[in-house]
Amino acid sequence: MTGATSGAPSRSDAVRNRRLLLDAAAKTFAERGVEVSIAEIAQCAGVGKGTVFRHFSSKEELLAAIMLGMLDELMDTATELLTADDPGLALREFMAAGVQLLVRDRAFCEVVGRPSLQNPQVRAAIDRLCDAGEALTARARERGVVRPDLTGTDVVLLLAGIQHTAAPLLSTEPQAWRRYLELALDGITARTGRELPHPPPRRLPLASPHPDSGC
Amino acid sequence: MTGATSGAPSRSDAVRNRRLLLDAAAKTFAERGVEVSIAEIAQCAGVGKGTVFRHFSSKEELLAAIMLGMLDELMDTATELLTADDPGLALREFMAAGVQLLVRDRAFCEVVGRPSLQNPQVRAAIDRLCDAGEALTARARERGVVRPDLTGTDVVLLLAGIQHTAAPLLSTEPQAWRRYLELALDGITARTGRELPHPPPRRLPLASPHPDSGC
DNA sequence: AGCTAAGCGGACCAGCTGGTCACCTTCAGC
DNA sequence: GCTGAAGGTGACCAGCTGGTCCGCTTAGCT
Repeated sequence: MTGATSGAPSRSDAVRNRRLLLDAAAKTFAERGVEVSIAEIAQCAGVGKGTVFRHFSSKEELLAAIMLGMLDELMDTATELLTADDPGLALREFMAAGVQLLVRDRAFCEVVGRPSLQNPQVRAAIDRLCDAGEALTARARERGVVRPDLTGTDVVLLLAGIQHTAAPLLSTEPQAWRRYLELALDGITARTGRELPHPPPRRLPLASPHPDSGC
Repeated sequence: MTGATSGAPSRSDAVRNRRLLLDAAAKTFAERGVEVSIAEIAQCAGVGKGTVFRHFSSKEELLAAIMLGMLDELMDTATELLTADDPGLALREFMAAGVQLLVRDRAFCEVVGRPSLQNPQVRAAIDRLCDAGEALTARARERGVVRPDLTGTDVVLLLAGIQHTAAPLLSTEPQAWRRYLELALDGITARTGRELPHPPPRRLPLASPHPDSGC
């Protein structure tokens, strides 16, 4: 075994380098997406490439470590909002927090949007987030502030959709996501009487085995 | 000059191979995104790799040829819908056509969503599409069937957002986009009285020069 | 049929990636 | 300060990519 997944290192220099590495990776992944090379992350952290693989056995593991941190952060927000007074406002704030996180981090968008990039831990964290989203949505539904056929999975999926809507504008209008969040909120609170045309998704599917073309 | 952009070939075998190539590329790009290799496209078409570069001077040019075809198709739909009786229904059908195109083609999503992948011709076609979207939206706005501060660029951006919302469900619920299209339609037709919180984007920005991290 | 230029194709190249490893440096306990 | 082990590192590797090139094939005119 070369790369060590084995817990936190003990030596002071190792602790420091691990911190530098996580910070550098978080920053570069956020700005450029999952495609940044390990070499670049190492350079950004001011360490050698070998050091990266000493701390994380693969690029995927490094990425997962950072994604899990962000998912946990959003999960904490959701948990806190579950005890808020106004369920409608709580749902809005959850969505705003989620979209903001997505807007700020390109790798985060790519990972949550593409099941094939998800390792089991990330996948589990996303599932937990959907559950939290469901709880928040249920409270809002009971109060009648959102349409009755809206689910938590709908809400979580919408976060990515809103981010993606505003994405092309990011460089010139970094706050444009607020416009589309509002549009989405108006959509999910609409009391049209009609049901939505497609049944709500019960669960996010696992990664499709292969998009393999039949050529 | 090796690769030839120079118009259509004259010899019958060349014409046939070009057709095979375009079909294979459209299929593989649609299924797997812009990252499919030229080698794979060539294999799928049943020709050698060199033949690809004889017909298209670069991968980007091949991709652009296909993307332009799809953009033109959507543009035709939009033009036709501009003369429809019901502007509200026309806008809905335009959006349905756009989302459907995006859902069926992964490369199309990637190209329209990321300015850095757009060559000038593709870019121009997207701009024209935004203009058509603006015309359709204007008609709907005048009839009061959509909120007064909705623009054509909003509508075009929403297409990508809706597709992205439904994307994780694609393998198990290929029609889920209809649900989120309806949600978006309810959002843009909502008569809340309030203005949306962020001013409408006037124009899609060009590719940002570099997401270059300051490391 | 014969000729010629257009077309074809796959070995090849440079450049990139994630990941490995043997050697060297440094921490920390004594 | 000595020492042993943990940590750091960059040359290196295999595998991939887009793109080139030149010898071979073939279409299509005469």
